[in-house]
Amino acid sequence: MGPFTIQLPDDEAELRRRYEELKRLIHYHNYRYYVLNDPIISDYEYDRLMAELRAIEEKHPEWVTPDSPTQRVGAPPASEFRKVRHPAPILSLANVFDDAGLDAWLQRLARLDPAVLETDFTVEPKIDGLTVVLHYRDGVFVLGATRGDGEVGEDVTANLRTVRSLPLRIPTRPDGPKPPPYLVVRGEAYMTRADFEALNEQLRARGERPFANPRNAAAGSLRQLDPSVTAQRPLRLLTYQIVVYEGPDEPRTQWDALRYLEALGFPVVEADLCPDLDCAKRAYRKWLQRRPTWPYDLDGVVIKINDLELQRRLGAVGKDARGMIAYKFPAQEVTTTLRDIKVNVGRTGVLTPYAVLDPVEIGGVIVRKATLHNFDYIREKDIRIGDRVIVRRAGDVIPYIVGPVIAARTGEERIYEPPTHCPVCGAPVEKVEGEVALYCINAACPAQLSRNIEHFASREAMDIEGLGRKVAEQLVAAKLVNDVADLYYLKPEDLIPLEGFAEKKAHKLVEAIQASKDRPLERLIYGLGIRGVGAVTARLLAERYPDLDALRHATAEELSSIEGIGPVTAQFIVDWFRRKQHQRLLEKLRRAGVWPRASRPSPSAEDQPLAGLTFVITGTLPTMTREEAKAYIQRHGGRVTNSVSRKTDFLIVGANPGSKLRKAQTLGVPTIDEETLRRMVEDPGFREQLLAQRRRTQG
DNA sequence: GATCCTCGAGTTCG
DNA sequence: CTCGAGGATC
Repeated sequence: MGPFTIQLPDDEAELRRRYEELKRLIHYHNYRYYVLNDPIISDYEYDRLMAELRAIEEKHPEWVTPDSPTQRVGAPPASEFRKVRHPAPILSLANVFDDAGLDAWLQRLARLDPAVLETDFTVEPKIDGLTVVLHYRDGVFVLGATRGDGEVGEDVTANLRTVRSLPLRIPTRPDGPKPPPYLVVRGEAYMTRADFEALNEQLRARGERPFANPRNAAAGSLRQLDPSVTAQRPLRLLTYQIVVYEGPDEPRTQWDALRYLEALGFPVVEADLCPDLDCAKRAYRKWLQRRPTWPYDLDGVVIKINDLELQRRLGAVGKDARGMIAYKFPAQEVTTTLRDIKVNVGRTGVLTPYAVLDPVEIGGVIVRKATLHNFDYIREKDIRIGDRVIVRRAGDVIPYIVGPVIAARTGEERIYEPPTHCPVCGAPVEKVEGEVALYCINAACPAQLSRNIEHFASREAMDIEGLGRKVAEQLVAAKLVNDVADLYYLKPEDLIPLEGFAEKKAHKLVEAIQASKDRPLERLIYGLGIRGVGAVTARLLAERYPDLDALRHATAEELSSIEGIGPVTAQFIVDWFRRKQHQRLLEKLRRAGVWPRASRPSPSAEDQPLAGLTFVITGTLPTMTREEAKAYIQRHGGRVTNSVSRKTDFLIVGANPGSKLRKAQTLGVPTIDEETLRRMVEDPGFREQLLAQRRRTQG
């Protein structure tokens, strides 16, 4: 059995002793791994211990008890869940949505019992999962239930057993206190966003229906009739309340209760202890700030009267406990009505549908539009005009439509048909074989043209100040420009008839356009908007070809010999230059004096301080913008890319770093700050030292 | 042929 | 920021 050779002692008593020891050890290592995230043995050693335990249990099945680590999966599928009456009501919470509501709560309580003005508070994150109630007799997990209606829940013991961070026997830590004979703990079962995404990925791959959000996924997983299915689901647990404590030395405050649960080896929510409500409000804002990057969904914080006796005295209104309150975050997911589906035309002619919504507030901003990605997406999700739809905006993420609320259908909804003609120019629409996107085939489509001009003028390209989307659309609508070269022939008097343009603004724009004539070649190439050619590829081309004429005559074979350019991109480039329309465009640019020639890279590039090094930037740097930092690194011979990989040499970290920091840490990519970057450039000795250190740690 | 890496393109609100 | 696809590498 298994990849391990197991030697068991012959002596019966010795074997029994070893068996108990193994159970204890494995529970402890589970706790280190799943609760503390700090394992002290390797997975291999862990598997070995498990194998040894199984070997003993095979020999002595009569020794096996439900708290054995092997029993996390094992119970047969149930046909339905048994009902369980909770030993005490599992109360819900009243909500407040702002500081004023919170103050009002305390004032109400103060009238009932002035003692609340003397007490302190705990502030705990409110996890968006589902409540579970866990029963322990003499330290052994015997029963787990869902909340149900607060009086009666469902017995999901077998499923909860499969949750790795749930202690099957307490104390889990060797130095933990002895638990009372009977203990009931309240907690939250939940799923992290990353685990949820991975699970949905699996479900989709198997052709099963994915879950709408992590909470539904957690609930669906816990209510599986077959525990072996639950065992495959990445459920987690955090506890935050003692419901019943029968025994001596009962904790008297919420804070002590949390510390006690922690000592027993439960995963416990991270709480703050606050002397007053001002502190609680600060804690609320701390969690609000953490929320976007927190690994799992939070819907607010729970503020509790710390003194448990006082909490008990305050009692409940209906099903809401008086002595605690939920201070809710602005919702991240709401339902609204989808009024219409409209279509955008991109610079490359791609048609992208978006939803026009009844405006709703999500996460503190009003959302009116949401992208629908592509036409397949609308069909797959069966989104219809007039549907109630769930809109989600998590963190700083762009809002998107999760799906329709089928139950709210009235029959009035209309099925959406993808356009057969471009909504802007009316030209027929084309679907490229093997691609999802629909394209407008008209190269002269005004929407494509104005997006093209916008791109040409953008900061990364020709950097023309005052020429954004709106002005680009105006110029196209007034037929003042038919391609980007026409910009350079504009005179102030052409602009004055346009809405919003007077003498001064017209002059300024013309000046800004003229000033862009001497931008380097790579920016011009990028600005042309050749399919497949972004900033990086444009730079490669500008290094290889001295001007647009040379590039124009390049063959596909020649282009694809450049490192970083393959046959596909090479063909895109050749095709672009082959078009009559683009040849005329080039001629006009040349006549207007927009004809940069590549500045040959200095031959000493090899000796530059950052030669051969790749950097990634995350967060806000103290004295440089991201663009400046990028230019600074490139000026000194280094490369800057967007995503962290093993090939990244250094991650430059500023304030409020994003997910790249975590990626760098898992990959072992060294992180430095702006100051260190400057020293690397300015102080060769320091640089050598740093690089030598990096080589050593890479092993 | 498979896998990893990098680049391009599109996206929302204030 | 994220996804998809092109390109490089083994």
